[in-house]
Amino acid sequence: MPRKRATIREVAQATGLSPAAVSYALRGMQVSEETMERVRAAAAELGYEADPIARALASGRTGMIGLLCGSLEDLWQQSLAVGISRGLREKDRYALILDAFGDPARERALAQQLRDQRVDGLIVQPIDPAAAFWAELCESLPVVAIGDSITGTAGEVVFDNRSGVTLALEHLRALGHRRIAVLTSTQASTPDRPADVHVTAEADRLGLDIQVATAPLGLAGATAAAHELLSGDKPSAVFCFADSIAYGVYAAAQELGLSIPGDVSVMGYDDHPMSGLLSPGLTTVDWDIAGIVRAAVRLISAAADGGARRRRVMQKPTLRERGSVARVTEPS
Amino acid sequence: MPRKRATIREVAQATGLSPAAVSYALRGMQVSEETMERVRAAAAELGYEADPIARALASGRTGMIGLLCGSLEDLWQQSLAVGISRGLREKDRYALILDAFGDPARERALAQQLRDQRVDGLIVQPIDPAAAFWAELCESLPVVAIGDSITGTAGEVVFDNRSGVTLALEHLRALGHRRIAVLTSTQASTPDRPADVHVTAEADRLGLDIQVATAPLGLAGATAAAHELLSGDKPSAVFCFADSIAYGVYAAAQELGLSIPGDVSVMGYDDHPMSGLLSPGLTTVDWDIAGIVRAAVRLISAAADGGARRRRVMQKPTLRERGSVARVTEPS
DNA sequence: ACACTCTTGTGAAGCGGTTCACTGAACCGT
DNA sequence: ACGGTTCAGTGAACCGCTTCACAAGAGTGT
Repeated sequence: MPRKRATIREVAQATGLSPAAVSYALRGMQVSEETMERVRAAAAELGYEADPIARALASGRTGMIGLLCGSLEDLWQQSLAVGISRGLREKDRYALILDAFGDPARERALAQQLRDQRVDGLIVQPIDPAAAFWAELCESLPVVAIGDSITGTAGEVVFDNRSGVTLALEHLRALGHRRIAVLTSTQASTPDRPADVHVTAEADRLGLDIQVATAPLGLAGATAAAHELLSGDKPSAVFCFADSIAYGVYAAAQELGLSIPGDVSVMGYDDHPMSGLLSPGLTTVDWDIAGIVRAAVRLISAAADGGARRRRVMQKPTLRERGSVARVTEPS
Repeated sequence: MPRKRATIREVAQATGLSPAAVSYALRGMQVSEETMERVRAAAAELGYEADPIARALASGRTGMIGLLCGSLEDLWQQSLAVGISRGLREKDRYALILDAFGDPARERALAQQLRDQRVDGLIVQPIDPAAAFWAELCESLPVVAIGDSITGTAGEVVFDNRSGVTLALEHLRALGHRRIAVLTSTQASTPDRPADVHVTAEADRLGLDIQVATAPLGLAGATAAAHELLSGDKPSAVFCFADSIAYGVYAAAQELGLSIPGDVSVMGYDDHPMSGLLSPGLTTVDWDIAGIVRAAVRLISAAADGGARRRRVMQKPTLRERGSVARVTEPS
């Protein structure tokens, strides 16, 4: 059995100081340079390291940042989570990653559990940004929202979805598409997600014939939804609200023997690393995931460290044209 | 400002019991049915929920399972992490996911940090399964290893890499390949990873001409490595030690204008969901990720709950043939 | 020499639970 | 009626660290 870990009292004893002094010394406050050195030496000697749990209980701070994802089925959200986790590590913080499975009720429950865990801050990709509990939550800990805006957050990285949707739909329109299916994820149990609203507005403006369908989470779900969509009287293009969903369309097209973009054009929304590898490459709206990660990490770190300035970073999309959208020859 | 959370003492006061009794009651021990009900009611009334941090300090248990990944750059490991995280949630546990970035030193540091965090158990995909610190760690908390075997673990889900390698190399050989490049990840800072050893052994047995190269982590790294590999006197096939790496080969082939499998055959090792979507589909060795997730979650739950039986689950691979390996016509 | 502030360091009270050792009452067979 | 078990519940000591209020000594200006 490995020797029990050293406690702060043992270090105190070893240096002839009080535990309080040791506690201060190790955090570089209130003590002379000289004792600081002495304490450090003794701590190293004993292999002492402060117990994070006890520290958390006493100080109310944990060094952890909660990361609440809408659904990790989505590959892009996976990338985001990995990136954020990594970014936080560089700031000496852990990420506690939780997955709401696209379920708003679960999102609420998990958010509250994270608060109880005393995370120092919360990064969230809200499924239901309009839900009431966010306001309450924001009062008890710094929250950074990614994607959609939540009132009361300590910071936000919002996507200019209006521009993103415009970019996508104008591109499709420019190439002659008029009848377009929009495939969004079922995670919109909240039917009026801001992004979805933009779709109908823009479609109206551009005179497009839009048909919105939702796909269950995950590749299999997206494939099934796409299969159904493409089996009937199919549109000339499918605009997917996540590259992950577009992958499902590729799979369905394969099953049905349809060629992309010959028989149907596909447009994504994310730019996941894999999108460039498909053939044809997926034309998509690029949200600069690295920039989002950086911004989110910066915002939450600042907020958790007490820097209270409430900031909002607006993320602008760009069109990443590959080969999955073709020009329509005869009007559909 | 939201009212401070109720503490156990308030519940005690409300019910006229001692804090100890409340503590017992809420965990369903040592008290009569009747008081249990009373306590539950009062707790609900006050919105009381035990503080996880205080609980952890007092009891030494947190409900968290650490998940230490070799490198989350690898998409397959991402899937694994998400799956495990989800599986643990179903058992009322959190996963604390950490990423060693393919660095053995970091792996050691993180493992120790997780122990300090008082995780109830640790699931690890070891980068360096032979490292000495594992033994010590295994004594202070239950560890489940995935992939390679570690001595002293509470459970293991090991991959029969010998079979996996055999499957892959025999397949390539059967189709006429003799000169084969093996692309492994740089995460093998420990040069003699078990899996790598099998490669040379099997190559010998099958009379293959093997050339081993390592790729840096991530798609970009793999692409660069593959680019170099395919620029010179190229082999007839590339066997990648992860589907992620194979994706890099696809990218490099695209850059170089090489066709797969016309100019070069590619073989993966994982079966990531995206592998079926590429064209041609990636022929790979399938490790049944769902099964691995189930096994790992089962093992760690059992171990963390005190079920001390040390079990070892051997994962068998199957060949998933798609279209990225062609028959060689003239001997290379 | 005086009142004053600054710097270092101390003691003790928490943080919010869990758990161990123990007590009184009820129940048992005889 | 009596020792011996159970059962339900209590008190107090932790778990290991932080932090508040305060004290002793050193330094300062007049």
